[in-house]
Amino acid sequence: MSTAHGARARARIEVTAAIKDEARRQLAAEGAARLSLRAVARELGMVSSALYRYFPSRDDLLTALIIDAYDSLGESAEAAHEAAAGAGPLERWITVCEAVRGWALGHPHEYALIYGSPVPGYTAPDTTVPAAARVGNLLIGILRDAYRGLGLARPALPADLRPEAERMAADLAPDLPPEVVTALVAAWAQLYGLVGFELFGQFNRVVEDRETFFRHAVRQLAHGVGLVYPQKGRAPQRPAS
Amino acid sequence: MSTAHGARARARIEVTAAIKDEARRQLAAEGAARLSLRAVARELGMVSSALYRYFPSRDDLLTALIIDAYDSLGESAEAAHEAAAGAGPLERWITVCEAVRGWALGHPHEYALIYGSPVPGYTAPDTTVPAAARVGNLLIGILRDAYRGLGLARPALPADLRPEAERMAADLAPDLPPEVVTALVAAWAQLYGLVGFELFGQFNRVVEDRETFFRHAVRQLAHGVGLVYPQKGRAPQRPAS
DNA sequence: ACTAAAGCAAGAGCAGTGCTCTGGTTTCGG
DNA sequence: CCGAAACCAGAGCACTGCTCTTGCTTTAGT
Repeated sequence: MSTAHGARARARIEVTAAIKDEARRQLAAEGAARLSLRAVARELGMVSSALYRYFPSRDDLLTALIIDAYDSLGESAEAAHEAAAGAGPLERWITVCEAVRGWALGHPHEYALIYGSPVPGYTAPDTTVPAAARVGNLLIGILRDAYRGLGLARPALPADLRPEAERMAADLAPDLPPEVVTALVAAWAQLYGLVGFELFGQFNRVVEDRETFFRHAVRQLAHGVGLVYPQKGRAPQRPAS
Repeated sequence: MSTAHGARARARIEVTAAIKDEARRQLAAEGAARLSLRAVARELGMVSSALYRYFPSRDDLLTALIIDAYDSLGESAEAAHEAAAGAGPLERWITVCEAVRGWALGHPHEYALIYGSPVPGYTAPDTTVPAAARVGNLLIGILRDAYRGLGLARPALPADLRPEAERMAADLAPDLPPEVVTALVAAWAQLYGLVGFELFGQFNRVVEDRETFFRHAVRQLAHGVGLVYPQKGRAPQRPAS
């Protein structure tokens, strides 16, 4: 409905893309805080006010970049997962986690944009939700495969957390045990803790061999959600409690 | 170096404190990005240029606030730990983690300042290191007690991570097993992943009962570093040294 | 095919920012 | 007691996000 709708419309999406491209370049080079509408316009040979015809405000531009970043990250993780399609759940889990880390190291400012401190006035609109969920869905899929096959242990779950666990499971993955979903949510947050600490410099002078460290940490994370070693379906090993 | 060195010197530290106070108020109210030197000066009844006699740049003011924030967090955690002095290591671990979360929820912008995305050009000077280490030292202390007292399980450690683990242990806690130190570093990062996700809105529409969820997650973290359930009874209180 | 509407770029301008420089005052140390 | 250092105020620079007005061009309805 929109492609051949006239030269005007085509120019609009072209200019919009050019703005986002230039903004992304500045974002990668300088960070979100130094992303300047005027500088983008200047680089594109237009005047700053003209830019407001495409993005009603700087925050809207940022929102567009946020969605793109989520999608870029999700795509990266999905590609890595695709490439490891034949492997077992544990290997795929690690692969996806490492893809997240790799993307973050390659796009630090974009990672900071989506998983760092939010800009003060700004609250992410619901538009970002589907893009943000892609990595989570990938991990859910891996656990689903493991659950359907063999060898997904049920992590411990205290009684007072059970109602919440069941609510989360119903929301996120009704076909998985609540214990697993709960552990997955925690592992998800913890994964980003690991990546964020490395990226934001908290590991400086603490962790040197970060690759190996990360690999070990996400393997432990996998254990936490019930993924056991890729042996043929060993029965659920020791429950942690 | 000199306290009674004159009225001028006293005035200086007074004004410096007033600037930091006002800046902290604005930080808490609006966030780091909206902290304005001019606004601080305006509120203090001085002119913006006068402020540069106390802080050479906005970033230096931020650095001061960062150190204060680390100290405030550390103090909070230490106070909570103190209050739970009689309890076993696992309980104290959970207490400290909950204190971190509580402080973060009470000071979201300051938390974002120290554990969120760093400001673009800015790199934290080494001055911040000791203040930043206080929570970590607390956790190390808890593990030390557990290790000296009733035993601490040794987490798994793959062979390829052993050199790095030994290096980290030598740096951070030479009296603890490398397996434990490695697991602690990971748990440390993961703790901040949990807190950050809740604080930065990533748990919106996902986790509802965050208190219970967090408590469970940090208990699992404690397991990961080798802390087992307390065999109620003697908490190893070593005589004051 | 012509006109009215809508989309567009440009420029000026507002209020705000971090930061610098200058000039005049106050305080302190030798 | 006098020079040096510290201090404050103000003007000013280069920048920011954003608005509003002014013309121009493309689109769309009759």
